[in-house]
Amino acid sequence: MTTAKRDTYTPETLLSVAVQVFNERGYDGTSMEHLSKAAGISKSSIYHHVAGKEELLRRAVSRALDGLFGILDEEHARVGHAAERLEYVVRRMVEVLIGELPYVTLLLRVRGNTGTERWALERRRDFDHQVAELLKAAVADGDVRGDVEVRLATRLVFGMINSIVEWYRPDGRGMSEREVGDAVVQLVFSGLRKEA
Amino acid sequence: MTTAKRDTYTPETLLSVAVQVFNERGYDGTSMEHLSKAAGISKSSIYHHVAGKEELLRRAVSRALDGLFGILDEEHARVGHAAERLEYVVRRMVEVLIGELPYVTLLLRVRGNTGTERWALERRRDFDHQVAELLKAAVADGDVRGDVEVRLATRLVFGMINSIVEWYRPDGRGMSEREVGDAVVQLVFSGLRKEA
DNA sequence: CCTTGTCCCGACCGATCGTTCGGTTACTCT
DNA sequence: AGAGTAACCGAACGATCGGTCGGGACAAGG
Repeated sequence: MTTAKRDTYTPETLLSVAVQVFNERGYDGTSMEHLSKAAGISKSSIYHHVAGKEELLRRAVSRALDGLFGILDEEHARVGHAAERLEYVVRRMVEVLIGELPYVTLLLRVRGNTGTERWALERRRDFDHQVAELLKAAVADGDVRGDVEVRLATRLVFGMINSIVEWYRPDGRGMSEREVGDAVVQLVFSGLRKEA
Repeated sequence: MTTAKRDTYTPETLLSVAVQVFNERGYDGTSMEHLSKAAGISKSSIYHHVAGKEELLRRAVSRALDGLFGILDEEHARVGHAAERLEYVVRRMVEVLIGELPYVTLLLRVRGNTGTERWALERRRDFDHQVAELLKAAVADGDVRGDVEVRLATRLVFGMINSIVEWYRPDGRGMSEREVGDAVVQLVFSGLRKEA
């Protein structure tokens, strides 16, 4: 028992409740009243743990962004052939999306109404650009088709991967993270058509 | 001049303004005050044209759903080999997404907080299921790989196509609808890998 | 001229928004 | 037992929410 000492809320445990409600109702569609009902404490008590609604959003998207940018620091994403690094990043993105599902879900739905949201959008663009560079290098190596524009292809691949948050649910007998990762890699690199 | 007679708002012209604001700020993040500023008329005047905020949402998602379901009624989507019908539907989905971009964008962001939103989600599921059946038939014909589960593949393909609303902008020298359609069909059926 | 109906407005409604505040409970440490 | 403090609460804040209301401006038709 390293952490179990008090059965009261910490900023972290409160965050996990809040993010779940945010994802169900949308950030703007969630009131502090909704959060207090879901957490089982009064509205004013929430302010004992966090500064306000927007801090909860900031903590959540930060966690998601840290997970995604962490991929790019891993060895397999930095050394080797571009095509293999790209495949590694794609597979790891699936793992992070599923591992940090509620946080990444919230990140991907941010619209840009507040300063926090605009900051999140900017960091997302950074990440996308870095993956696009990887794809561009793979094209230059001749390992990836060049007849589809790099930015367009990147966006479509991101669209496929990011859509996981719209339907993946970790409940018991669903599909495994490995199964989804395999499917994404197969479709991204080989498509639907039957191969030899 | 078939329609030009008064330069005042109709429910349709007001809708196009409202949908644009909804997409920028999110439906829940948009107040009637925001709409009145964007439309250039007072808040109360909006109620002369439409019953309320939710009717604007209903009109918008209806238009998007009509466009999508219309695809399935077209001849090329009903007769022929399943694989070819699937490719036709994929290409037409791209056309409808781009042609009705703001309306489809709004549809794809609906969360399910109100009755109207839940109805929209249900109709979307109907559409997805019908396309999944098409994919299943193509697998049975041996034209599409069977090593990726049909429901999983359908979701990933929808994810790629639907992501178009997140980045496609029709401004002047962007890419053409045809270009995007070609790229999607190439990636969906053949993937990123270089082919012969 | 006057009516009729469309289009629009400012003022206002009760409800709810995110947040603050003063005070109470309950646990920890000595 | 008593002090200190972390956790919590109900009540209330000003602002804003979606929506209502009575009436004014204006054009068309007689």
